[in-house]
Amino acid sequence: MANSSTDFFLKVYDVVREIPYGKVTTYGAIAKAIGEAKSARTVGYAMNASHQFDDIPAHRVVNRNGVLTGKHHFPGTYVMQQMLEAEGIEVVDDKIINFKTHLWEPEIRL
DNA sequence: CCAATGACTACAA
DNA sequence: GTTGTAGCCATTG
Repeated sequence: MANSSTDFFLKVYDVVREIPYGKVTTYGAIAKAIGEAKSARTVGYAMNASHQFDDIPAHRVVNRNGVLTGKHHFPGTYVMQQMLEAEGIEVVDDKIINFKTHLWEPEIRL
């Protein structure tokens, strides 16, 4: 409870849950939104643990290049891509087309 | 406690 | 635009 590490995870999940349908965001944006801009890497780690939750759209989180770097952590090979395509996002070569157009930036939380 | 790992990012060449 | 290096921080061994 309220351990500093757990708190970080909860903050990440809180932001990821707010990603609107058909939109995506980056690890850095999430880290920045929770006031841990330098912990972008740890955000990805939190995503790895998000598999135990069913309300964390981790497929909407990509790196700053719009590349599905985390697709290897999904059960299937193209699961993440199919999920994005199901939301109207074009994905080619593990990369989001018009990434900037689908990009959604979370609000800064203090 | 120390070393290694990783779903990242920024900067230099 | 691509490639390499460094910084960052929570988790694991």
